[in-house]
Amino acid sequence: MRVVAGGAGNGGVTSGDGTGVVDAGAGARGLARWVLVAPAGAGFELLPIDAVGQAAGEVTWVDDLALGVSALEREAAPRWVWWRTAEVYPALLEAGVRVQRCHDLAAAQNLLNTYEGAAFVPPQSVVRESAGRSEQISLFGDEPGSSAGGAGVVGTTGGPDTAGHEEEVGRTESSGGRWVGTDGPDLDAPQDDLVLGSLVTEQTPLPSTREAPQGLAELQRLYAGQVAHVARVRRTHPGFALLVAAESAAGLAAVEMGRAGLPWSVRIHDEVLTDLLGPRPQHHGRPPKLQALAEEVSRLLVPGVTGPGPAMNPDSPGDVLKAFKRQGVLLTSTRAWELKEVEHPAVAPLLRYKELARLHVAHGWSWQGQWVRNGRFHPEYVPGGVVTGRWATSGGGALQIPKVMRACVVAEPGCVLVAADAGQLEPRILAALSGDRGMLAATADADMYTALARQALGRPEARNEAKIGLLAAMYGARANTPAMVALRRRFPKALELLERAARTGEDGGIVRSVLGRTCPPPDPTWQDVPLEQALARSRARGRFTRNFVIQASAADWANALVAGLRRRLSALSPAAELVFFQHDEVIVHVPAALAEAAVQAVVDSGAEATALVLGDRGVRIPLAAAPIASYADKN
DNA sequence: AGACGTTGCGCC
DNA sequence: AAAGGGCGCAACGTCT
Repeated sequence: MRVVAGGAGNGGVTSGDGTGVVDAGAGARGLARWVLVAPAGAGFELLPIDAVGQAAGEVTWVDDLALGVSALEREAAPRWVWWRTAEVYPALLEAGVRVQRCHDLAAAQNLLNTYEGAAFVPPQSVVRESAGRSEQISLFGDEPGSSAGGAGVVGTTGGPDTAGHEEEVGRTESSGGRWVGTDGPDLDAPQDDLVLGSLVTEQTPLPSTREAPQGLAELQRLYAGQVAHVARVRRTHPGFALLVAAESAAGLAAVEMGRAGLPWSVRIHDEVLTDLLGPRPQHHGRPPKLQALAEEVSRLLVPGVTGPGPAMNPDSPGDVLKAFKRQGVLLTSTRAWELKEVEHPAVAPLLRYKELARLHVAHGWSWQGQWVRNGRFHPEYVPGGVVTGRWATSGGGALQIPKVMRACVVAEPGCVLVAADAGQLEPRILAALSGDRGMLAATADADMYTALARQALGRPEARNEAKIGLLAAMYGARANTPAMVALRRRFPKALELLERAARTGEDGGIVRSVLGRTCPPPDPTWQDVPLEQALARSRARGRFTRNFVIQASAADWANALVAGLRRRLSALSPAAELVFFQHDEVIVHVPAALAEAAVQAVVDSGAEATALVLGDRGVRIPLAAAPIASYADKN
């Protein structure tokens, strides 16, 4: 182990004990609440900094980051400031080092850039594209040195009454339930200022996130710029610091979850597959039951042809369309819902074939071989991979596990799964965003749709109409069903928020989530097309912005949930693992003795997320959590 | 042969 | 009954 000072003339480094423990200098010991990490040579430079990014100690160099981080984490548990969690953290976990909190510079910059009107840059695109085309201009330039005062990004010094909510997300147990830095919004005030944005463009070029800034000084400058920038944004969007902190926490949780993996029984998986598809084929090719269905479809659709093998390929939409056409059935596509309209003996086996074929190719034996190791499914999560702030995955399709495969997710011996989801999250978010009193009252109900049906339609049994109507309104359907009309009459503020968001988008404007995540602006040339196309694009953008305010705010809430949950589980036991997250649901894997504590951790985290993100606005977001042996037992 | 776009369906 | 938001993935089909 070799440790050298990174800066001229500074000592403050000791490693003579062979543990690699780095003494960051007397000035920093116990006081370093933020530590900047920068690659340097074959190792890393560490620099204690203060809340606004100024050096608060001496630079040290370590050749083994895990050892250096481990020491300081034990000593001070600082907020680690680094370029990209996905690049740094896996090696730390590999060495057995967990950190409590961090500030992901790349993620923060992405949030700031989109806030200012930049295009969306998926977090993983750097790794994948940096070697290839370089269409992106590097905009990394001078970040304004001017400080708008106050600490923005990670400090507890942001204001006398805020106590830095990001700190609460990252660490503390309290949940204030107040909006950061301001009074809570008046329930009766229009919320447009929160969700309908106008671009207040930065004076200087925005730093690109396509390439990592090189060196400690550049990273330090970037961080200081972000602190100042966030402080400015918080004047109009007080939740923005929480957004940044929750995004960073989500990044830690994502790496931890990918590493931990979702308990996955290969035995049950084989059983399910064999049951549905027949025995695994020796080589590639269709399993027996799939092959039989293919041949049956073929016989029924191409009657003249005999002999071995199907006369048409049911995987080929072209083949299917042609075959139906010869049978006198005209289709515009081979989508399941369109096929269901058709009366023909081949339809039923074809639909069954499509269903099973999908399971085989997407979650079959080859999927198992690629993604399941030692009884755990290890996907790669990408927080913020979706423009709305939802997580994406870059492999394994963890967010699209078919329901029939949930039986494969079982607790390991002596353990249980604690599975929880926020039922009807999006309509509850709508109620909170709009401040619609009637809709807020409906969130008190465990089944919100029944409450809506009772209030708007006068018939609780019209639950499904109310549900479809509200979902359609949130997704942008143009059909004005009677249920939608009734909902608009009974919950005018809620529906009005959606319609305003849609109009803003149609006009080329931008909208934001409750915490300030901002949708990208349209391409500047988006309307330079024939009128009819321009109209279609305008409507499409209206649907997008209409949905964005809901989906992105729900993602804000979910990230706060994950942030709080990983903190609580970490305090509970190293054996309490967050093993799955999907938009509005989580699964925790714990020793059975900790089941109740884990349930409590989930419930508390949900309550905290609601308080932090949505404030004290009378919205209820129930989070049903229960210990189960198998994911199939959920609900 | 490989890149790319389309189709269709899994999840929320 | 059949229209609306966000994704990832694999196979097909076409282009290069």
